[in-house]
Formats: sequence, structure tokens, C-alpha cells
Amino acid sequence: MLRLSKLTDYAVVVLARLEQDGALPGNGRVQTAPGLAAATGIAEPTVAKVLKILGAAGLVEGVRGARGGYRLMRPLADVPLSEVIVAFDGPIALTACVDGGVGGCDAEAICPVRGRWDPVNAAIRGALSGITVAALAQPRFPWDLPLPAPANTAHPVAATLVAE
Amino acid sequence: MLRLSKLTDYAVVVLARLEQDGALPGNGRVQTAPGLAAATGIAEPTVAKVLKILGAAGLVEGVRGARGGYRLMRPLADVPLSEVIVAFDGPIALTACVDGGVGGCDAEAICPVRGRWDPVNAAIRGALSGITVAALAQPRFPWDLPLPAPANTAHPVAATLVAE
DNA sequence: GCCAAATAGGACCCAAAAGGTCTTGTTTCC
DNA sequence: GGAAACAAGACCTTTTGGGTCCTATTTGGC
Repeated sequence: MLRLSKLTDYAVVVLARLEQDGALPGNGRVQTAPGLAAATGIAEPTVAKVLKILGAAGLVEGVRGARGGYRLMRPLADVPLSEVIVAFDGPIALTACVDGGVGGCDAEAICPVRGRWDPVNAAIRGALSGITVAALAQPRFPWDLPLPAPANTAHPVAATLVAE
Repeated sequence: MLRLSKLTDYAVVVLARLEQDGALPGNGRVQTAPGLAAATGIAEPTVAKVLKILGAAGLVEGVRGARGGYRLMRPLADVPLSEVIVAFDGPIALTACVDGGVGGCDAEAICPVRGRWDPVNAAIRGALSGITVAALAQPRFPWDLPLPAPANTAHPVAATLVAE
């Protein structure tokens, strides 16, 4: 349905809560999975699963043992939304037969749209790379956002497309 | 998985084939569902289903009876990709709790990203509205594309994002 | 007037994927 | 040594999409 998984949505909420609680790199603060579950209203096993995936993606760091917990590895202003989506939903591609894939489609010889989806996928990727998780979580007004670090083209793009 | 349904993919192929066969408004030419199935390699019942949905969306017109068939109602250069996606996948929205939806999420009171997904969805919609079905089907080189009618910003956007 | 061809519309079944929960193991602090 | 918390994986349940089939209706040709 062109929807991303619920876990991705939960992940954004959890990440926002971690930053709100000050569980950032540098200081020693961490936040436990049960604590995040209580704060966000998401079931605790689900929060644990989300944090594990975020840890594997390098977005959070787990501290084991008593008084352990999780902390962010980067401020959310440096985390593009696409990175979270890729961690939970896999590579961003709208169709299977894209990005140079050769096998799998038995109508390849007569398919008139072969390879044509690539710009579409690139457009989606770009749009999602240009929005940081911080932009979803904190500010009250989108025009107050700091521009993301890698691509300064991101913001004008979003602004243009919103006016669709 | 941030994928659109296979039916949407089939729809683009079928639409492209219809235009290729000259089943356009104005002239009397139509193309039958079995004929399209043979030409595209897609199973005939599936093609029939795709055509029914396209007909309900106002993209193709069915002519009943013997020597009947389907024809396009608009040239594909006037059909934004988003229109096809909406017909098969429903409204383009990455999450459930967007666009002013109030009920359904029991953590609404404490959710820090409430309403924040809207610009993201708008960006995706805009990107998909700026690409026509004709752009996916016919040209050999993307820089030869005619600019879509409603929004001339579409092409620069895609070009920028491809360079991500 | 009858038959064949083709769309219209819906119901139905199957398979795959996602969501969520649980269990076990490991680490660290008190 | 015990408790608290993360780490990793297996498992089950539910939902959704994909695909097929059936019946009704319409129209052209004989």
C-alpha cells in the first residue's frame, strides 16, 4: 500500500524520545527499553525489538548490564529519514525489477518499462534522504529546520513538492 | 516494504501497450484483454483485473460486446504516475496516523511525531505527480522527456535527486 | 432471432509477509 | 552471588495482497 512498516514508525518515536531524554553520545545518560515503552506507549517487547534493529543499523548503542540502556550514537539532526527506513524496510525501491536487476521477470524481452523506474526510485530516495529524523520529532514549524549536512538541495525540493 | 503492488506495475505495462497499439481516444481502435495479455506476457485474468481497475479510475474506457475492447481516455503524457498508484494502492501516505487522522492511535497524547509525517507524504506525492506514465514507457533517454503539464518543477527535481 | 465474443462486477481461496511475543544467553553493577 | 538489563533468535498469529473463477450484460455477425 505504499506504506512503511509500523516498526519504522515506532523507531522514529523511540528515537525522538531518546533525544528528548538526553540519552546522547558524550554524556553518560542512557534510557532503558522498559522506560521507553512506558514513555511512548508502545509495548515493551516491541520497543526492545526496535532498539535491537536500530543498534544493528548503528543508530543507537546498547549498554549492557545493570543500569544499562540505550543511547543515540548521533544527534537526530544528522540522521536522514531514509537511513531509518532502510534499516527496517530494506532498500528503497518501488518495484522488484529495478536498479539493473536482470533475472526474475520472464517478460523482460517485451517489457516496455524495463529500467524506467530507476528515476522514480531515485526521486523517492532523495526526498527521504533530505528529511532528518529531527525534523519529524522536534520543531513546531518546519521552516525553522536546520538544513541537513550532506545535501543542501534537500530543503528546496521538499518545499517545492509540498506546494503540489 | 515501501513497495507498490504488482498490479500497479502491470498497469503501467498495460497502459504503455495500449498507447503503443494506438488504442487512443478519437480513433475507433480498441485492444482486447486477451490480446494485451499475449502482448505483455501477463496472465489474462490479471490483465482483465487491471483493466477493470483502470476503468474505474477513469484511465481507460471499455467497449462491450463483440469486437469490443479497451482504449485509453487520455494520452499517457497527461497521466501522472501518482494517479495510477492511487488507483491500485490507495492514498499515498507512508503512515496511518497522518493527514489529520485523529482516532486509531492510543498513544496520541504523548506521541512526539504527531502530524509531522505530513510534509514527508507531500514530498512523495509531489515526486510521483511530477512523473507521467509516458515518461516510464516510451522514451529511450530521460532527458528527451516533455515536461509534464501541471508542474514544471518535476523534471529538475528528479534530476537533482538522481545525483544524490 | 440466435449465437459468439467480449467487458463488468463480484466472490473466493491461497500464499507470503509482517507484527508481535516468548525463551534463552550474556554482561554488568550492587 | 543475585538482580537488572541488553543480545539474539525462534515461533506463532494475523493481515494483506495476488490470483482465479463465476455470473451477468452487452453487442456484432450469421
